[in-house]
Amino acid sequence: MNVQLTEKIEVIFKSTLELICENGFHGTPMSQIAKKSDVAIGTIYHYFPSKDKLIIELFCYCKRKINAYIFAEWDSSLSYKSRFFIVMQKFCVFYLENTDMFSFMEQFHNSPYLEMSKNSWEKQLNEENNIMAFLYEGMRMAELRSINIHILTSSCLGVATSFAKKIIYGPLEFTDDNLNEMIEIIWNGVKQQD
Amino acid sequence: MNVQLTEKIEVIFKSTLELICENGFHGTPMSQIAKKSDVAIGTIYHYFPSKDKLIIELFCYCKRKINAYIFAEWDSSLSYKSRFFIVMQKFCVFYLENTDMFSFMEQFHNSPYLEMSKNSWEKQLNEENNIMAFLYEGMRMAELRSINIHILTSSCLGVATSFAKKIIYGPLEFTDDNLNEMIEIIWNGVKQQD
DNA sequence: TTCTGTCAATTGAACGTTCATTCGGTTACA
DNA sequence: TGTAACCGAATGAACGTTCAATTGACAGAA
Repeated sequence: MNVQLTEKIEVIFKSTLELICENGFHGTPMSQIAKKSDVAIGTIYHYFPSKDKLIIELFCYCKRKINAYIFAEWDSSLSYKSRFFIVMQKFCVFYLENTDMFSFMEQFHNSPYLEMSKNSWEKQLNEENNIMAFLYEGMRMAELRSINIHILTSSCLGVATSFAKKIIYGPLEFTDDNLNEMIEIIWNGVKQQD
Repeated sequence: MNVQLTEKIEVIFKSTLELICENGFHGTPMSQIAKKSDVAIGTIYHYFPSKDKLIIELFCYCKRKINAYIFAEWDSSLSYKSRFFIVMQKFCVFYLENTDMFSFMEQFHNSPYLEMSKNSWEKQLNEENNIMAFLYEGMRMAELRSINIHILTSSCLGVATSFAKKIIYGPLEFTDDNLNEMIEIIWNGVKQQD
C-alpha cells in the first residue's frame, strides 16, 4: 500500500461521507461517489468489493479517527474529573468539527449495517472500548458511582451524542458554556455522590 | 374515514414498521409492504401519494402513539420528582415494548427525512414538546437546575434513548433496577443541587 | 323491495428509471 | 514484460409509480 493509494482511498471515503451526510445511504449511488472522488466507478470496485463493504470500511475508518483524536496527548497526571471533562469535550468537539462523520455514524448505528458488520470492528481498538475502560477506572478509583458499566457508558455517550445532535440540526449554539453545562450534568449524574 | 379504512392504514403502518426495523429504509420495497399488509400495491398508493410520504406519515403516527402513552393518566398531585421518574420510565418502557417503532424512529431521526418533513409534525402535539414543557415546569418549581432548555431536554432524552438502544441491540438486560439506575443518573444530573 | 347510477376502494401487470456491479480494455510503472 | 491501477460503457435486476379495469357500498328513484 503506497502513499498514493492511501490517498485515493481517503478521497473516496471523504466523498462518500459528504454525500451520505447530505442524501443518506439510498440517496448516494456509486456513480456519484465516483464523480465526486474524481475517479472511475471501476476504481472504487478495485478497492472495495461492494458498496456495502465500502460503507462498513468507512465506519471503521471513522472509529479509528475519533479514537485517535480523543486519546491523543493523554495526560494521566491530571485528576480523574479533569480527564473526564476532557474526554467528553473531545468527543463532542470531534463530531462538531466533523459533522459529516457524525451524521454518517448516527445513520450507520441505526441501520441493519451495524449488526451486519460487528465482526469487522468489535475487536479493533475503538473509542467505545477505550471510554469504557476509562469509566471502569473511575469506578475503581471511587470517583464514579459503582454501577453497571453499560448504563454508565450509554449515559455518558448518550448525553454527548444528543447534545451534538441538538447543535448540528437544532437550535442550540456551540459555546464553551453550553458544552460545560452539558458535561456537568452528566458528571453530577455519575460521580460518587457525597 | 370509516373504521375499516383506519384499520387498513394501521395494517400498512405496522407492516412497514416491521420491515423497516428488519431491513432498513432501502431494504423495504413497496412490493414487500404490500405483500405483508395483504393488500395490493395500488391500494397503498390510494392512501399515500408516495413511499416518502408514507414514511413521513408513519413517523407522525409513532409520535402520536408515544405521546398518548406517556401523558395518559397524568397525576399532577404527585411530587415533581415522582412525575419525572414516571415520564422517563414510560418513555423507555414504550420503546422497549415497541422496539420496531424505536428502530424506525431512530433511523428516521438520522436521515434526510427529518429535515424534509419538519413542517408535517413540528406544530403537532408531540412528546418532545410536552416533555420540554414538563422540564420547564421543573425549572420554575426550582426542582431542576436553571439551564438552557435544549441542553436539559437533550440530556434527559439522550440518556433514555441510549439506554433503550443498549437493551435492544446490546448486552444490557431490562430490569427495574437497571431502569431506575439510569433515571437516577440523569435525575442527579439535572436536579437542583443541594 | 328492487333497480340504477355514482364514486370510493381495490387490484396487479406493465412501464420507465435508477442503480450496483461487471468486464474488456488502457495506462503507469517497476 | 508483467502487474497493479485505472477506466467507463454495458448489463440486468430491482424498484417506485402508473393506470385501466373491477368490485363494493350505498343513496335515491321506481
